[in-house]
Amino acid sequence: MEAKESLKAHVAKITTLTDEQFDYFFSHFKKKSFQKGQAIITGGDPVDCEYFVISGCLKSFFINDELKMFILQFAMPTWWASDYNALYNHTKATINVDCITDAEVLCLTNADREKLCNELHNAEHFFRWRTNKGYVAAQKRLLSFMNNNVKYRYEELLKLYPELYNIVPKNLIAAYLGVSRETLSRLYHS
Amino acid sequence: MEAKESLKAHVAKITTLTDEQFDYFFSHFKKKSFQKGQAIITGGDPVDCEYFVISGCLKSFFINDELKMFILQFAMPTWWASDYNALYNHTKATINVDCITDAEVLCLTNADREKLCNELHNAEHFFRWRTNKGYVAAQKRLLSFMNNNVKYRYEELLKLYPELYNIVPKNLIAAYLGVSRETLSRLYHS
DNA sequence: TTTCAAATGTGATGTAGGTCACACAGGTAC
DNA sequence: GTACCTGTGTGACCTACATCACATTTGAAA
Repeated sequence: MEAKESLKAHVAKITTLTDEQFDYFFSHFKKKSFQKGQAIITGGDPVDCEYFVISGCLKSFFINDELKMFILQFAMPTWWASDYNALYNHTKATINVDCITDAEVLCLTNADREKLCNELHNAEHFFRWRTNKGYVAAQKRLLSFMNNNVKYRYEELLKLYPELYNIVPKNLIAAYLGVSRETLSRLYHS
Repeated sequence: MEAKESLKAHVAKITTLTDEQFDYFFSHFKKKSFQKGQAIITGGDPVDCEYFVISGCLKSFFINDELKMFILQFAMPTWWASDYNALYNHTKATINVDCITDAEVLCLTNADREKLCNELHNAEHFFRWRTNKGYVAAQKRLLSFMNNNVKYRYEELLKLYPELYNIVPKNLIAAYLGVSRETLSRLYHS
């Protein structure tokens, strides 16, 4: 089964679970399929899962009062997505997650993650490591935001994730870079 | 002993350690004192500790090619600071940490943190939780950067950390907000 | 008390990127 | 086919903030 193998390989990069342990770990995940454009987490709703991407591409984003969209993250296969603030603090979502393409994900509830972390020391280790990576990446992006202009950030993004260029429309790239689609367009024409 | 009590109270918010466990945990920390202006982590050097602040105020910051400074974080008592990217990946520091005021800190090496996480499941839980908080905060700040103007971000900062107003000079506040000190000055005069 | 450096205020001017408006191309539904 | 919607390019103009230059305040050192 493809989903199980994908998660297993992902976890194995960080920690070692026996087959029985991994089967138990995996039994807490629920596979779901979504279509292009479908919402997974909607602002204002309660959030109780995080999502491990098996196939397709998600985006997590914020919409401000003027309905302008800001993209926090694109999530490709083996990436995780959720509104972590809402998930950990049991508040309503302020972040949305939806599908840029058709997608398959594995859902893990907050309660099950905490249960797994409690029962399996290695699971806790895995999730600590994963959040570390996210934290370091978020800090890097913040620095790039302060330090670099749009052109640099655009090239940095494409160098890091070349696959995005083909999958993601330019207006979403612009929303990730925190720039207007017009300005982004003018970067590589005119 | 004040440092020990401070760390104990901090850890107790998240997890429960017996007195013996905490004593063992604490035995891996080394207390150090620094003076105002003194460097704790210097760009280019290897990084092997993270720092828990007992008293005083630190800043972690990045200096770009044009010698412009960007502040990632102010660290007040009970906050943690390091160059986490360098610390986890065993690379040279790209982030600096120094003292805005005289400061006392508890140092924990990367190796000792990993050892503690390995030996005490609760320690791993604590550090997972701590990084979660940092991750969520970094994402929030990123969103605020994309969404809000300088004036809003300045007021947001002072509302969240009013003590900074008295301790930290305005040019450092500006470096945190990612704005020139002149622009910051013009916000609340003229 | 004088001296000096760090921190701060403020004017003049430059510029990256935003906003608005409109055009056009390529799919998809009917 | 026609109609429509999403994505994209581009000109004209606007605005927030940067940069440079210089003045002023403040506080610590000598």
